[in-house]
Amino acid sequence: MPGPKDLTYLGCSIANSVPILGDRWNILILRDAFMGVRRFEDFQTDLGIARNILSSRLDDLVAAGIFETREYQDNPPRHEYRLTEKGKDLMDLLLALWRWGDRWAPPELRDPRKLIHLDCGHPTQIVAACAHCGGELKRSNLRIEPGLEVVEATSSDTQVPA
Amino acid sequence: MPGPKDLTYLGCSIANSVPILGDRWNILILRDAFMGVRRFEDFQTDLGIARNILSSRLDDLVAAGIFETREYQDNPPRHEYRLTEKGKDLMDLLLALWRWGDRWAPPELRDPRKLIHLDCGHPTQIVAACAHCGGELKRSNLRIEPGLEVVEATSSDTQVPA
DNA sequence: CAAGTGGGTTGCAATCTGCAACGGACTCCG
DNA sequence: CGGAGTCCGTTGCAGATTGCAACCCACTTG
Repeated sequence: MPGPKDLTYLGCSIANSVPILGDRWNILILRDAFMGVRRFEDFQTDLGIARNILSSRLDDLVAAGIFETREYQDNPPRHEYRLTEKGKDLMDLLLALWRWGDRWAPPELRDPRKLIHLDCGHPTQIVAACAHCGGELKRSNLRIEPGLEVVEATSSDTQVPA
Repeated sequence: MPGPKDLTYLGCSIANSVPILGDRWNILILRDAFMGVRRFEDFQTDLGIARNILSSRLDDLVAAGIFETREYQDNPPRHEYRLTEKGKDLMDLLLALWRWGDRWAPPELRDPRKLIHLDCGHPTQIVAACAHCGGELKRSNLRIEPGLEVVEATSSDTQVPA
């Protein structure tokens, strides 16, 4: 039985989000949604996604509670897809994706657009901060409890069979 | 010619990262990598991923510069997959994914493990901060230049045909 | 020498993707 | 009024991708 596999056995919040967020089109659809796109036709022409796939992905996103549909016209019933709170909460993730892509992509592929932080007026990028103390979160100051360092202490770096 | 489509035409850093990061297995492999997993066999048994798929994904991640291989044994040549700087830089993204999954998943699916910020000693989650001023990044204080608000001004909320 | 470990590759069947065409229900325009 | 256009899908089909299991190779261990 090929086709996407059920991953709940992994018992991890990342694994739980993966069925929705580990999909190229869903990510791009969300990017568009954050840019203000809301209608089927607009997603389709902007992304160049096949209509059947778009239809299926939008259904998935609605089922996942990330989008909700809202009627904007009665006569031929038309609705648009809007981000729910759960969906809006994905912004951090999109920003992180943007920052990473921007930092590591070859210059000619970089997005010329800038992200402006209106509070300070400067172009910005996301930095991971601690929800408790506001300090930066780095590989070196994080631990997963119980056990397991997020980053290994590179203990085996010199492990050449002696 | 079905199969993944080239998305570079979208000219966006998110779109550029999507071929690699918009894949369920790649995300899970990275999660494991941040937990310290480095070897083929360990990824395979931990994730339950098919061996051919794992092989192909690891190759992709190496080609993308996220992993690098390092020999740890000569005789039957054996190597492990280690995160490069580019790979390590994905931590924010994984943390954002974790936070989102944790916040919105039904309680019984939540990951019981906690993330500890060693600098302050408290369990934490990621918060998006401005790289320039350190203030929190929210939908309401961001703009994409040129044009386009990240968040719509909900101008059409009351747009009932009059 | 048989079994085990580590890291893959190969084959096959079941899905999933992408494309293009078709559909329905209006609205707009000449 | 007829034809074109808009919006949102659904349906068919060929080709790609998955998942599974089996196989292979090169040691190492008992």
